[in-house]
Amino acid sequence: MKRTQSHQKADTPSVGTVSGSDQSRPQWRPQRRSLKSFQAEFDFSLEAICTRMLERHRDTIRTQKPQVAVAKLMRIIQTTLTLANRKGFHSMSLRDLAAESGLSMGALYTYFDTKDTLLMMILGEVSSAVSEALGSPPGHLADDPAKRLHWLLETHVYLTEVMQPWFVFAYMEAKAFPKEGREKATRSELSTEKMIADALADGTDRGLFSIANVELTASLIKPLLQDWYVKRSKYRRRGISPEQYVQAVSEFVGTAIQSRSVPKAPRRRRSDQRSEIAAAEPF
Amino acid sequence: MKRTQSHQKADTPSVGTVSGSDQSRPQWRPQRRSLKSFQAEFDFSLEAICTRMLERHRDTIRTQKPQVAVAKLMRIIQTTLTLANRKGFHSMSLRDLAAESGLSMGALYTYFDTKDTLLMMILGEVSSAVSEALGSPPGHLADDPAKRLHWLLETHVYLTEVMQPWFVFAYMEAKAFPKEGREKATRSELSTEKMIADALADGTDRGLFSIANVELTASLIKPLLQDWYVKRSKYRRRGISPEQYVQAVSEFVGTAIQSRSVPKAPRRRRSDQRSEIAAAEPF
DNA sequence: ATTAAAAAAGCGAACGCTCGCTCAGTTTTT
DNA sequence: AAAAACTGAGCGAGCGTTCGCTTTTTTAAT
Repeated sequence: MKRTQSHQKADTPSVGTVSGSDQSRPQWRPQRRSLKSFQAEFDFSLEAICTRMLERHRDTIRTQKPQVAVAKLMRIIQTTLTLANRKGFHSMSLRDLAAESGLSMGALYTYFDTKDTLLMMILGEVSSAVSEALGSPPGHLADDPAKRLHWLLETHVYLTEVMQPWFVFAYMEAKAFPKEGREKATRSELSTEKMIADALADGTDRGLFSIANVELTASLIKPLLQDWYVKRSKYRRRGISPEQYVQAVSEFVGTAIQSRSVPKAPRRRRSDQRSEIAAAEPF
Repeated sequence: MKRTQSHQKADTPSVGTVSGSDQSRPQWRPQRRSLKSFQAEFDFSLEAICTRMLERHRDTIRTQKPQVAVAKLMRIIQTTLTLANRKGFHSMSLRDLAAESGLSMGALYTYFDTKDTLLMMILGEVSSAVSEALGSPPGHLADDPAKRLHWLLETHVYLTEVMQPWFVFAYMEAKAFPKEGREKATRSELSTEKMIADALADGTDRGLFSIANVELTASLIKPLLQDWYVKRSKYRRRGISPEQYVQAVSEFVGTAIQSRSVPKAPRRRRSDQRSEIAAAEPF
């Protein structure tokens, strides 16, 4: 798994390998996808999403020419995400939206029949993006829980990086969804957590991870992934790249769950061991 | 409203997170506060908060008799938190609030002059609760970063447990704050992160923790604390008590950051931990 | 190429409603 | 009877939504 690290010396004791077999295969390199390679794999550009959006709502969108429709949709959606993320979807009036996007009130209603419909259209793209990106992990990861977990973290970060405003929107407006949408959001969220929990459980069964409560641990990983898009500006301010964040979360999680069944360092006693706990030990 | 050093009170840790051996252990073990002991130390009941609120806004609240004012304030605030957390503060109309709280429109305006003022009053109590509870960690933790970190996690979880609707409110409505409030929220949030970072840096300096990037690690811990109140219902559904959550986060974080070059006291066997957690599940 | 009819796209004033907020009047407390 | 507390209809503003109308584009006959 991501224990071996490209730009650090190989014998760093700080990270124990997970299993003996890994140790005996020094040439193995984890395949790390970069943000770029993720973008090469999936097209989650505004234009691509709006194209899918148009297809999905051809019956309700009254504009005939696809080109025109997609172009307008892009303006509408872009503006909606900006305004809604700034002051909330409810506080964004359709007059705001019209003025900012350069369309008229009437024109807006060519694309949706209700403000709530607009909200649901956006949510729909978010949730379908999640299933597309996370839905089918590469088959060769099936037998490696650690890699699969890493792949999940990585893919989630990259996806939410590429569609950040969409995810913030879905996250913040979730409670205002017209029930159907709220359930959709809940379902989607739980399914992600389930994938994480499955990888954790699998790894625990194989003795790779040491996890007391798989479900609870999965619950702790989820907010780490959400923080990337919810607090995106904080990380931008600090100059953390998506790749770095993946690395940090991966290390953080990996160290926390790694199996300690194989001792890695001889335990030397020191005198002042009142400080033994570190937060690490169960108190 | 000062600290009462009554940690040693023999109230049973009702939740049963603690293994039986704990009670027989001498006091070198870190003192774990229970939620109950936290509540004994600070009074963050609705009534107490509304009393402070009244004092802070005596000039703008037109009701004369404190008793009456506090009682009404409690109804107003309680209802506001409920409605706002259900559908958002902006979507909650003052007519909703009046009807649900049993007051008239006019009566509401005895307590605030603007809907935004109501929002700011609530935010004010949240941020002052944060500084009261987290502002001055017990002095005897100054020399022990691990304990101090644990204390921070613990106190944060207990505080947000006791004031959960308040924190959800502040968290969700933050972006709609009238700038002054938004800055206040940001400042408060950053200061919490700073406290965590300080403990981490301290521990790293002393060789207790092994942390590549202290700031980034602190950034990863924060969302773990926020998840407790933002997704409170998820944890309730799964029967996780505040004490258990503290335990889980503490373990998770502790393992992730612990220095592996520094010897630790003998750890309990894995199976012990596992059964401890399992036994801790209330249902 | 010109042009006229038809179709599509675009527009924004107007409608009914709900909002935050006020205040003249009523009820309750002192 | 004075003071305090309380009331809810009413105000203007702004909301989501509609629709008769104008403008632009397409089509097709000349």
